[in-house]
Amino acid sequence: MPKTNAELAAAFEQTADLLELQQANPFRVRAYRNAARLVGELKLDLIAQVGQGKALPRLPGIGADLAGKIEEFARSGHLALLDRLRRQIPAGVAEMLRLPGLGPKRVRALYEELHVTSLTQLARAARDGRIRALPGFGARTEARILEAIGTHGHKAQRLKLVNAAQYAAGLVEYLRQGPKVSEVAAAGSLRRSRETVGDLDLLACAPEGAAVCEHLLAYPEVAEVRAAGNTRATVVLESGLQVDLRVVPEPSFGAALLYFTGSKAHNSRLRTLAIQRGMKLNEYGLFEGRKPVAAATEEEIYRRLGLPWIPPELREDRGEIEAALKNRLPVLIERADLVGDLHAHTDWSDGTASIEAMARAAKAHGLAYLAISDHSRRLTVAHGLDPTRLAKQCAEVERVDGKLDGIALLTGIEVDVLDDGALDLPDSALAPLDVVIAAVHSKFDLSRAAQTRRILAALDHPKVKILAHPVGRLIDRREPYDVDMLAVIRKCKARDVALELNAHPERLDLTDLACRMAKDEGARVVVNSDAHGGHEFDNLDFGIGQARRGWLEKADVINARPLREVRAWLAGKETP
DNA sequence: GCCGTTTTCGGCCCGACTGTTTTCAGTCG
Repeated sequence: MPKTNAELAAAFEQTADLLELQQANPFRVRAYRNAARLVGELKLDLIAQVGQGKALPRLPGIGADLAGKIEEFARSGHLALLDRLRRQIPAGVAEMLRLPGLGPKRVRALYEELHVTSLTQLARAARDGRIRALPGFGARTEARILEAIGTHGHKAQRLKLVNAAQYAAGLVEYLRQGPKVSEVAAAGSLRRSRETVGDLDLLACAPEGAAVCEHLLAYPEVAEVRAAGNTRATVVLESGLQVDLRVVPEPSFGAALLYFTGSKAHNSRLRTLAIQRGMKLNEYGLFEGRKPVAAATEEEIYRRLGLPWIPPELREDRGEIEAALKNRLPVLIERADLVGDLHAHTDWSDGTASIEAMARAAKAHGLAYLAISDHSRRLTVAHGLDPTRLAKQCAEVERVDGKLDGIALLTGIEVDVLDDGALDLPDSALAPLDVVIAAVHSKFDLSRAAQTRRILAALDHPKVKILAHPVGRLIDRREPYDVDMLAVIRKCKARDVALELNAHPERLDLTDLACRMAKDEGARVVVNSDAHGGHEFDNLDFGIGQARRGWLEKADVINARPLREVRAWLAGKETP
């Protein structure tokens, strides 16, 4: 069975865990972790590359040794080093590392002193009071371990971005009322517009940190206090969401915002860059010796490091620092660049609003054109359209279009892709439409080869101009289907079909990495709301966040273009 | 284990909080 980049990444990650337990050189451990991250995010299929006998490209952080391990894994499906480590350390020991509060040192002590090799044994040792007897451990630690085992496995998942944003809005508002607070900002993965958020990172400016931390502890939804000091506090809300607050004096706001926005990998690169330039970067500022040279704004700090300001969505150490050094950062698309939406539903299928209501809502959201694209007949649960109803709907769309000013309507359909890649409606029904969107809503579990074949076949239909939600995942609810994304993107490029970036907060599909892949391959993207009601045009904000994470610029996005150009593209006449 | 316009050897990001200490290690972000 051929392996994948993801499995290789997992093998490297596990190697790092086990090496750490053996107290190996921490920088060696870090090399494996960095490699795991790199491999996991790489679009190039390393396993296939080796399988085809091609040389590996030069990858940052991968030297001769790790390159050899990549080849070993690709050829044999194993890492001899990892196999050996697994024989030396029982699997349950590494699992203990997942418990909060337990790091490599303590796990090692538990294993060596108490011979604990599983969570079950660990719980027993805690209940017997044997853990507190170990040096460096106490009754508190013992109790926390027991509690952590109890909640292990059913702890809070990462929140969808839209929900995290809601929690953050309430907290930011509350913290603004705190003692002498001059500014509050949400940082962390929320500010980077990650599709899910693990915990909320909030930043406040105030002269007295301790008072603001206490103010947070008094927030009505606080269920547990994890830590509280003079400059930071960590609490858990009733919902299970962890909130980290950091309070800094005003002159350090930029440095703190930079630090607290992350990502950790991005920060780490910046600090290394600072050292190379004879400076030191921390959350209080950029320093030459003890003298602060920049602190108040992010722009200032980046500038003193020789970089243009880098938008938060790019701060993942995925090449943005190299691009910034060469002054080749993308000029990211913004919400204001979107002038239309090519995917929305109405009460003709599973939407909640009429054609006219949707049109008015789109206009109110600043859009100049909207494609009405309800489901096709195969999706019976959604009351999908057959050719007769579709024709009637088109007439109604045209009638409403004639009646409204300031918004142009296009006729369209989100047509199901059948099992064999054919479309759910006959060509005669599709021919008169402005926009045909192909969508997979069934048979999610086909093999990679079969699913890819099916989608490529649909993309060959001459009327198809958009591929809806290309990987079909629902965040936290349904895995993406297994498909050769690169092949799909290349087909889209060849046939001038746009890949949809579906802005629904549960989809955000394309993923950021797939988005970037599409851009690199020169394929077009369309950021669609997939709105099922008038308020859902708000979701375009999340779509834009994801597009920015995927390095998209205005020119990459079809609905950032005026209707005239979009019509030419839909008609198959090439646009610049 | 990686890497190089102060280096092919000797570095490798930085600070806060907790719990265990009685000056600090471990963990976390």
